[in-house]
Amino acid sequence: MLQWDAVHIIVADCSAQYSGRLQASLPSARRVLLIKADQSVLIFSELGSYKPLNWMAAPCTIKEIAPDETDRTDRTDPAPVRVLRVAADKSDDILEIEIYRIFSDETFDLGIDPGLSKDGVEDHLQHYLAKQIERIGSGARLVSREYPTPIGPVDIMAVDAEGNHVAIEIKRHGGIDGVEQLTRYCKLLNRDPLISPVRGIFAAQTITAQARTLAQDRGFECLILDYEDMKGTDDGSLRLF
Amino acid sequence: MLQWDAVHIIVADCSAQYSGRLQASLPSARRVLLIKADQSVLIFSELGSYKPLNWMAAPCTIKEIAPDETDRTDRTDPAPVRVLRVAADKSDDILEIEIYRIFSDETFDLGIDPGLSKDGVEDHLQHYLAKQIERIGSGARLVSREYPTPIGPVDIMAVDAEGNHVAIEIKRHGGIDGVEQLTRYCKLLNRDPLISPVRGIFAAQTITAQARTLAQDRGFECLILDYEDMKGTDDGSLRLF
DNA sequence: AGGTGTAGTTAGCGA
DNA sequence: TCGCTAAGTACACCT
Repeated sequence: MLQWDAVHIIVADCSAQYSGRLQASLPSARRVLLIKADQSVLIFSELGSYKPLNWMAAPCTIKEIAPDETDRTDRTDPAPVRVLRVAADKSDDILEIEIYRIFSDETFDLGIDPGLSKDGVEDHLQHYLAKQIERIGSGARLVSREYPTPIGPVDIMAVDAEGNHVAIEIKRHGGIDGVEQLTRYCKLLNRDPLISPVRGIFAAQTITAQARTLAQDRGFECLILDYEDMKGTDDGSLRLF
Repeated sequence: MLQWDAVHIIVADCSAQYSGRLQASLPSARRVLLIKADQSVLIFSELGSYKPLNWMAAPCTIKEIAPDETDRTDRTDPAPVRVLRVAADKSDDILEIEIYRIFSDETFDLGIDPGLSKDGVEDHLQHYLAKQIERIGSGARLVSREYPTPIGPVDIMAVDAEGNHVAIEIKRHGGIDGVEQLTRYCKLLNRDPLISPVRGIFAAQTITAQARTLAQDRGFECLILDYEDMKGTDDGSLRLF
């Protein structure tokens, strides 16, 4: 039987049906089933990337039911040897797995996992650009990172050499949505006579052509961020050509 | 050794380091390693949902290296018994896994997977609303689904009883981004004197309060779609109260 | 708990 | 291939 303080690894010929936000059916084939201690279930095959073909996320409850209690009347597969009905606790999502032949069934207690520590995403770009704010123009000064507005924080707020406010939206990869975000911020900030006029800068490691066009149409500048270059300049001494 | 026409399932104490778009380090703990035939690697623990703690997507190449050839100088863990260096083929992403103790190491040939068939997503909402276009107002007529524009297809284009064009953006769950999308379409369509003025309708099964406010501020109507009701009316005979 | 924004997003479709 | 959009997105953060 299944045991709930451990992970189960099952290799079997199986089919699966998911019913919830959508219907998804998986014909019979040889697959890897991973059943975690929280009763979440993942079904893998050689297909796809890290995403399972089908799954049920925790919190959920697994019930092993008798093979002849299944709902399916359109039976074409041979009779399953085991049937698992996995039901989500907080919705009526159901994943039903029919197992026809088991090649391996192992159980392991993995214990506590210390978890993953990440380092170096958009936050780093923001960090470096804040420290090297003259990348937006000589004489620029930093006002603040995560400058608060009623509709969310502006990534970087600065003042240029002429004393104009500059709102900077930073993305790793700049798309249209980022330009829209910057537009909302600038529109709102420009209503405030104390800081208007506000220049907008769209800064990213890469910017799509469409986003660049949209940004320029909205009167924003685009700034390509070279992560390695910024990292190399991290002592604070900005190369001024 | 590892064999590349099959899936490997390894349960082991291991640590891992990913270096690529970000750095991510995983301290030593007992985990499940799934190595697929395409050499992609997934590392699972009890943590998280269906997403692995760490992984390398195909195409990539696994190289088993001698434990003393590792780069790491800040060694605090005991010497690993095996070290796998997984390098992405098309970038310099690297996932390095150090294995300290192996509890299970199995290999299976899963064969071809017929894949998943899905049924019932946003596409279905679009399908039903197109067939039941009078849900947006009595006398409305369908122009087309996926009405093409230079900035992407409008989900549904229709004409109302007064002969005005109506652009409909459909979402399963309506958020601010959907309203922005509809805004872009309407703005562009209204530049065309042949179809201007264009009404905008934001249609979704659920709409967030913020999105509803924004939509109304932009002059759009909001339409809540009842999937079950639409499905039940699928014979084409629309209930007209 | 719900909304918003990011993701080593992934996946799918169309130009 | 590039670009855009949806995803049973997951996940973190904030209100």
